[in-house]
Amino acid sequence: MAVRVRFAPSPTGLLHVGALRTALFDFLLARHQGGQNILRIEDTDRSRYSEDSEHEFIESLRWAGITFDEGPHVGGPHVPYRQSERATSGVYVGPVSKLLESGDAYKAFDTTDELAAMRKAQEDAKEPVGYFGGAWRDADPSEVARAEAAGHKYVVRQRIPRGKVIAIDDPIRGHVEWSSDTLDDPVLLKADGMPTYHLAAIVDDHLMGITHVIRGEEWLPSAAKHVLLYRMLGWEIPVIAHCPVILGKDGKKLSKRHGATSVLEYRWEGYLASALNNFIVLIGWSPGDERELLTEQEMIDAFSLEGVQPSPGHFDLDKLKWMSGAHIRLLAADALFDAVKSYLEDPRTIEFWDSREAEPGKPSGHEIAASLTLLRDAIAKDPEYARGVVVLLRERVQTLADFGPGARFFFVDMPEMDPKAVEKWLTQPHVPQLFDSIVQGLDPIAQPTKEDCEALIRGYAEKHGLEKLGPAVHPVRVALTGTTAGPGLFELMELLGRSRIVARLRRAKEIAG
RNA sequence: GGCCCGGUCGUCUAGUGGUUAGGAUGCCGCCCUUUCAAGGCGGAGGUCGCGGGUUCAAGUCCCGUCCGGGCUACCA
Repeated sequence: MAVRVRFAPSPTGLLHVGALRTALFDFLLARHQGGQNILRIEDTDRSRYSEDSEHEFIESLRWAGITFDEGPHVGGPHVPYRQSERATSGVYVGPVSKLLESGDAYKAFDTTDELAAMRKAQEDAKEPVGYFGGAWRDADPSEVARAEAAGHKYVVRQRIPRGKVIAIDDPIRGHVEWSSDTLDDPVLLKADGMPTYHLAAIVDDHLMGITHVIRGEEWLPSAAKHVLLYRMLGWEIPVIAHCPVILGKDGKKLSKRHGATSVLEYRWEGYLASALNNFIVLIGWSPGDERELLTEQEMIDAFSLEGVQPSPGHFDLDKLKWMSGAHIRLLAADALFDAVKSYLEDPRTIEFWDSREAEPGKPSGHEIAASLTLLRDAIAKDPEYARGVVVLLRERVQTLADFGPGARFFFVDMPEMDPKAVEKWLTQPHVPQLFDSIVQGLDPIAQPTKEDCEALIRGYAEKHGLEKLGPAVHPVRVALTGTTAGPGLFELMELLGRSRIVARLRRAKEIAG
């Protein structure tokens, strides 16, 4: 029987990296086993559901390259894939009546106030808190009939049996068991007629033929109730696996302080989806050998639930940055250029940087946005030139956004001068003469190659008895780029071309002189 | 309070009774070199949460303990 897994998020906000990992595990398991991956929207809490959020989830997942065989956006044999729609189409009424008839569930008419009072009393008495008996678990049928006839609102609760040991065999955590006496009676159907997660997830997983449930560890405590529900309904129990959480580097819950929390934010920051996936999947899972840089296919080939670690992992932004740079360097030149292009063509990239708060010691969001705009326009105007720039810069970027500031000097008429660099290299006495000699040397060469440029500068150094190339190279670099760091000078000169070089050397000579 | 889960360099991890506890990231150094990177090489960093036990031998098995986390909603 084919493996069928589902990612079943509740769209109430942004798609978090922890959720992305769960989705990735689902996807990898399905593809590894040649099964199906299903997206199901758990929106039974109508007060928290957001349509924007659902769209955001789907877009994030699409960007991440996580594909689904069935779902609200692609259809499939089990439509609808939104639980609210499934509720109105009545899929949960059958199981609820069955449970009611067999006595595995009962109607409870408690009011919110009554429940609160019960909880308070339990807390005060230091007793386990929950609906263990309540007023209605063992109520007389006539009393129930009377309450119902009076039109009182009720919920349907699951009747947890007493004195049983319930266990699951979780591929990630192994054997976990509970005494049913510690389990209270969960609400299955709310007073508004909507199912709770406990009911809806189990019914839908069964109806959709789900064989493996992968979910967050916050579900582990209620897994026993779910196992019981499957049994009460006479359904086969799928494999249930609980993933550990992802924490911030300081061990606290992942939050804004640790960097971005939503998947799309990483996109706008310029991370390749392949890098984010690779990084995320390695929190809590490893291929079992010493490989770390993995392609999607390699992840699929190596994935197994048993290889997932039960302990929580920490999100280390430094390692993500390294991995991001590594994935950029893994791309062939054309693929990289296309990635940069589509990154910049999405207007949200620039918007994102424009509205980003400044970090100390780094270019402001606004500056980055401006440099990215410059790159974007340069790609449109002269793709050949821009492509050369991107290729030249690939060794020194960590994200796609780094191409903006790095490439800036190629596209402005005159680069901004770093005062320290000017001070260090443009004030030396030989500089005006050095620049003159390069300008003169370039005169007969319409399109200087990097070899031409190297010959010119080496020639100058030799002629003037310089022991090292530095005193010739550095002033030229500052004149052409405005800074002391960057790509190889000769390569950069070839790309810049004669007229830009000459113009910049002349201007720098004025500054120097 | 009750129930459940977790605990190997700062971080991600390998490891399933016998290894000098391996790799990666980050940090430091060297090499390459026109700078910065990238790349190569090397270094520091772990009494495997702690305490007992079992065993010739324990990160690995058992017991206890501490710490961290989750759940304890008519949220998921």
